[in-house]
Amino acid sequence: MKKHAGTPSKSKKIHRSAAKKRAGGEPADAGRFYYKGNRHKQLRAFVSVVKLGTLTRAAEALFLSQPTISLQLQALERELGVTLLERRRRRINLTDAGEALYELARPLVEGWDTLDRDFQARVKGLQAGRLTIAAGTSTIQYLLPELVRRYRERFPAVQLQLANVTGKDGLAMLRADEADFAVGSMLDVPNDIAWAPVQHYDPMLILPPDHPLAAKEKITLEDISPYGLILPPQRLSTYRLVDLVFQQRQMPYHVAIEVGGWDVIKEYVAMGLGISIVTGICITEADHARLAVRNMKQYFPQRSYGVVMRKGKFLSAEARAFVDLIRPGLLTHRDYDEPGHSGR
Amino acid sequence: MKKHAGTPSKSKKIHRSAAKKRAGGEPADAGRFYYKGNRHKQLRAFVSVVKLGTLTRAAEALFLSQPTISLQLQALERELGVTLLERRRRRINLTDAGEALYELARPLVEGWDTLDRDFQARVKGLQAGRLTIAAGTSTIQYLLPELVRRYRERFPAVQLQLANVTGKDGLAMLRADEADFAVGSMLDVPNDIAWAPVQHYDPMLILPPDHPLAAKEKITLEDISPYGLILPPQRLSTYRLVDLVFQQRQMPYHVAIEVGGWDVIKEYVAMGLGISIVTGICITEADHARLAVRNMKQYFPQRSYGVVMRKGKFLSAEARAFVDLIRPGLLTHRDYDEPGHSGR
DNA sequence: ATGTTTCAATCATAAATATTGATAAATTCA
DNA sequence: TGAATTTATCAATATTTATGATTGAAACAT
Repeated sequence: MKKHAGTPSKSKKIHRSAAKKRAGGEPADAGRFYYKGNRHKQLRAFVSVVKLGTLTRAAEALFLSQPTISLQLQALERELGVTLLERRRRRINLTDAGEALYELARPLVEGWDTLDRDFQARVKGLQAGRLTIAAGTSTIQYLLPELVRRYRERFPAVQLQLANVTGKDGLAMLRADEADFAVGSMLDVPNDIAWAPVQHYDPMLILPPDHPLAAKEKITLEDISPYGLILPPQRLSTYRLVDLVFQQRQMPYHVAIEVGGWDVIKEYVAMGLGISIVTGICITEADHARLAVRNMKQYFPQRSYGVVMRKGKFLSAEARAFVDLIRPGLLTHRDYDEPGHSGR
Repeated sequence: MKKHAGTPSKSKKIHRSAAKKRAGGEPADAGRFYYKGNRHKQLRAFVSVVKLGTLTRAAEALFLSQPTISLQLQALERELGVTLLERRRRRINLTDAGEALYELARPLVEGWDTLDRDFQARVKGLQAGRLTIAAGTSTIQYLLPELVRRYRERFPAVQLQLANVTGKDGLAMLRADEADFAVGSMLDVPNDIAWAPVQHYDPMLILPPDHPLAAKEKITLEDISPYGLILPPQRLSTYRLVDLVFQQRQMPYHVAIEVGGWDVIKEYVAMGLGISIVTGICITEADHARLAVRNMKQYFPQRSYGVVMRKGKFLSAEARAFVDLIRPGLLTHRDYDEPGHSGR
């Protein structure tokens, strides 16, 4: 191999490589980046060392011998001209430069590591694997079915587990690595959690079609106030939200029935047992036949549903494929469109 | 080199690599990914070929000979087990699989290509280079100064060019590659442009302190209607926005003075020549002394300011460093925080 | 302290791999 | 058809990468 970095060539190229033909075209911008050695392997070693704490363990993880890692690190430091690790004590220590490099390199290395599987997934579909998604009942019932259908169509070999959990349990599953990610609504986002809202739904007032209020076009909070509400259990966010809004407006209200499950609530409302405020997510076309529906977005905030992940967790190919169905641009990045305003 | 991929080792390892020590620990999850050959170089070749259209040109760009590229491509296709390119005619053609791979690989290859420079930038600061940002006057005057200060502090060697342009010209500069990116507000985003809003400002009504309306706490559109407005030129979005809102509400209004520059407008208002509706961006602390200010967000939409880029363009290290100042997570990705709601 | 264990660095050597020049074959263009 | 351009093939060679053996240091246990 000619040392092609820096010294394009000596002999008159037959395969006209680089050196030639740099006259009429663009201002010699190409070839700005030479690749010394194999930065790729070096950085994989580096990232692995940082993750695992010692060269020896990194070597194990990468199926290499320890001297290899040592040499790669040295080459990396030499070529970058900085010290990355303090090899003090029994555990390595990142220098500031090392910290910076790790931050830059980790996503690349990880992206690289999963590229093959990602690609096979795209081309042939995933051949095996399992995906666990944590989600609330309403999400599973109304938001996910279509996505699950498309996912199963594309990746029939993947075992799909939908864990029906409420907020707290969902977060616990994420933290315990028992779920790849969660889908749902979040009122407040903990520090270690990343939330990417995708779908937005307006709050809806539902009433029996023969209810006195159903005649009115615009229904205000005052109008609602006298009637008994059917709401989900207090621990769920919808209840808390409704309560909050009425409290803030100092409007009296009373809960006639407290019962779990949007279907049940809709059924009860249709039967004339009360009225309710639900998220737009659970209003289907069919419901308009048996229920009167009014948008309440001027009084209650929108509910946003989205993907919930543990920060820093690297998603499996299976998980990434699903997230990509939910929202194409989210993981590939390079798509800076304004989020929000998708549903509604 | 022992074929370390797949066949961990034959002899009893001294440097205890992979094979050993897989008993008590985790369930042999490590080492799921082997690296055949040098996928890295193969993919760089592939991406380059796709970009440049022929193997020969790709070889030039990478300072390699043409056979090298040919072989790398073949190895890639063989190892992935798919055909990526149709080598028909004089120009290569991507297969579907090739398309998919290109999409997955390009960000990685590009990230890789600039990693070294990015790193040097982080560690030593950028040693040279030039950065051209297109922005409107108000952006340059109110939004950018602090950012520019911080950028110059960190990267004093970079030549910073701020092109003071209005919307159309800014887009033209982006498309002509005369600007690295633009910063500003966008009402509608063309298809080839990516916009990432970062800062959001409420619309503000400004009046002279002794104006009759200044006594009122809540000021409505009706209140404003009789008074003469001072607005920026019609071609600017603020004018169009104000006009639109009054039109929609079928509210009469009249423009007393049309004049460019927020500073001038503020000055005129302070002098009692009229009232105006401006973006919150240009209201500083000092202005509260000479102007009465009212938030008009219930009538006029928020204005969002953000980073405008040409889709697909890969930013220079200089540009990335700046964007990173504007909004840390935007480019590094891996940070799925809800955008929006930052300013105000 | 002293012996043991764990870890990283060094080095010569072995092996894999990448790159190349030469050349052939195919395609496009005039 | 002939010139030009492009890709594929191949054997030879240059280069990189990985390894085993070994050493010296630090941490740990007693």
